[in-house]
Amino acid sequence: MTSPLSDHEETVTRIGELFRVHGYSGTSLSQITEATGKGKGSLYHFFPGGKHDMAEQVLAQVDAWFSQHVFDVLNHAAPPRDAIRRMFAAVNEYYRAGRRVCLMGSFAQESATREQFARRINVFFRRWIIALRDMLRRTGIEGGRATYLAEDTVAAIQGALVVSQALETPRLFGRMMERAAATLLDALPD
Amino acid sequence: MTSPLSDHEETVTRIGELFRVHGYSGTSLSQITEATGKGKGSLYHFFPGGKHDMAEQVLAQVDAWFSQHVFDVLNHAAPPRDAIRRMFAAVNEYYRAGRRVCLMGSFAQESATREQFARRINVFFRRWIIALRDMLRRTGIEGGRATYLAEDTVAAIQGALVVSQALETPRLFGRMMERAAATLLDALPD
DNA sequence: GTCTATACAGCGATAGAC
DNA sequence: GTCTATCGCTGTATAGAC
Repeated sequence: MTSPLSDHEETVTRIGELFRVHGYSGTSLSQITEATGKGKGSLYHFFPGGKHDMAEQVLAQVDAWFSQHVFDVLNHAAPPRDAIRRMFAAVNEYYRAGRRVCLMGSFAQESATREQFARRINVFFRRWIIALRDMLRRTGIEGGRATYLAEDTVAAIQGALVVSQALETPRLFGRMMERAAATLLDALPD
Repeated sequence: MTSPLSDHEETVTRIGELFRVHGYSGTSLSQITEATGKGKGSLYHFFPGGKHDMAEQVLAQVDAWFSQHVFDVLNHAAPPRDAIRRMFAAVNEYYRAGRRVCLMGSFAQESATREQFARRINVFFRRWIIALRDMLRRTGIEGGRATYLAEDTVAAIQGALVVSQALETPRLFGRMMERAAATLLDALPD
């Protein structure tokens, strides 16, 4: 299912984890050299644009993971109940049951950082909502209602991450995700 | 309704706005001196603990605003429909219809920053959820259901902030808040 | 590709005059 | 209380050898 990471992908992943902990501006190149084992020479070879370039590649990697495990599943998985179940399973896996920060959401919550990566963040959430909305419409749910179900579900996931991390009650995330899944499943036509 | 801000409160507010834009670690003391008009001497006089102290006072100010305009309303406003309506009005005002970042949420989304201010962030969300839950229970809603309605509503607000800012579609926030309010009002016993 | 050395601006914080 | 000056350090980024 998951192909082994190349050395470069592994480096990008580690940089992403630093951004999750310290934020974009709070992460220093010396932390990055330490966590990746790459010297500055190597880093600037693979990321010619420096720190900004690193974040771009990190966000691209996040986007690629969600494309494969969430968006494509919504777009192609046959039975709607399966698609919903698989989306929440992927979300739960990716966010480590609420213990892992969403980089797209975290970057979006700092205006200056958001502006630097606006396109990627915008496209990520747009694709997610549209994939979910279109899947719901294919079940026969009316267009407007499908749109707001999709918007509210994605927002519920992001909000659950914020609140469960703020309260330091990791179990909370799973319970909130069960409710969000149930809301979607209840909305499906019989 | 809102008493005029003292000079110190005004300074704290301006520092908060910088944190909203640049994040905690992304905000520098030179930006703070520029935005507040106070030199470093003055700043360290009012904030002996430096930047950490500034953030503590900013978060305390946020907490005080919500205590007055949200938590107290939920705890004391007589008719439940009024309390709900006033909570969403306050939220909409405070977050400037989705254009303003939630500092508690933003800090919570960076592990290192969250750890520095964990208690305040934790207490803020806990008080909000409990005030909402208890208000719902007083209407006769069963305890467990009141708890998850409260959790989901606060998460819906935080998620709506993340998504509406990410999509740069400010109108979206208002629509999501209308739906969250409707969900709560529908849950009230007749 | 990776290393060492280095540029130089900016960081948070402090000291001491007034 | 507020100012100016300055501390020691770290920040991102670059240069050039190998």
